[in-house]
Amino acid sequence: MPESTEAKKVYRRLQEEDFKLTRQRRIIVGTLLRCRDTHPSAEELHQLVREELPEVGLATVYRTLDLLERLDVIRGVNFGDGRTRYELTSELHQHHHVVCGRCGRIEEVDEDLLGDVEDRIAERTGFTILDHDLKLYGICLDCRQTIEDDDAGSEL
Amino acid sequence: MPESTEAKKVYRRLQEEDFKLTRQRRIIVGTLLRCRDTHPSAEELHQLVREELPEVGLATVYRTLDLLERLDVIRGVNFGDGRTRYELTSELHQHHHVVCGRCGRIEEVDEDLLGDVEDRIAERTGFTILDHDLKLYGICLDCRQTIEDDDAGSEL
DNA sequence: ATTACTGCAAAACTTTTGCAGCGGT
DNA sequence: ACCGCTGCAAAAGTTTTGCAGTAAT
Repeated sequence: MPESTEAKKVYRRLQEEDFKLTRQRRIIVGTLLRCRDTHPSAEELHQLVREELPEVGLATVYRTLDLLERLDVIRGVNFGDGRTRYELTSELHQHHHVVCGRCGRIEEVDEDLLGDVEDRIAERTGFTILDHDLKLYGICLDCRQTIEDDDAGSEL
Repeated sequence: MPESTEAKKVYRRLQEEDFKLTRQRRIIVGTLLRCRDTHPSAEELHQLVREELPEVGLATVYRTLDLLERLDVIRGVNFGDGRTRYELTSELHQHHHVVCGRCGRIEEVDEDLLGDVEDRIAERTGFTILDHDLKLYGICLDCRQTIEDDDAGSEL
């Protein structure tokens, strides 16, 4: 697996800030880039990383996630399932999350429609708004289909 | 402390659903109503409840929170500080949270401006949207004042 | 060579669970 | 009197930390 330009950008970022570029960090960054659409938790990421380098410890994954978060490469998001999940900040030009309450699938919606909402709230509260986080909860198309099929079955 | 009509409404709710109205549950409900604007965590709530009835166990608090959440009396919210905080659902006609990243203060904004955003996202993703959660992160007025004062001091 | 980084194990912290006894109904 | 609820303590799950050894610069 050749290393992407994106990975190299992160490596450079680490070195600029005088952090060492270890094998573990390279693999963790690579894995995060490869999982860009799955929002992995620390534990899930750890499993994937171990496929490539089995002796990596979970603590290293946590420490690296912490580091990458401080470098603003990734960002922790909480979907209320008891663990922090991570996404690349480069993805978030500005997007929202749509979570299916049945199967847990998370989709992203690239669109920022919240500019004027922010302005209005800033005015009303006196806060300086720096960021926002919008999650929408519902049922995805597949699950709705399944539910409807089940209903049809039980109605006979 | 006389029991509010609101508390009584919750008690009735519990009994309708065949749950027993224990002293612990009454006190927990009362405390939640009294803390409506603080978004307490289970542990914080437990401390407050113990002021009134010291032998209440933390597990009971968790179990009661769980029950009240299932009865849709309260709702867990995650502000990313590692513990679940709770708010009354009666408060959420539809509101958003504004969190100060410096002092942690949470303010609520009562206004729902997201109807058409929801519609657009439903159309685009195929999801049936049932609910949403908008958090805004920034710096509150007091903290900005403090920061500016500090800056002024260090500039001399 | 230096010293940041790692793996492991232990600790810390939030939340859940098992069980014997208590208390609403 | 029944059986749901409670307190306690133990367990479970996620994240953090201490430390001795390893590896990047």
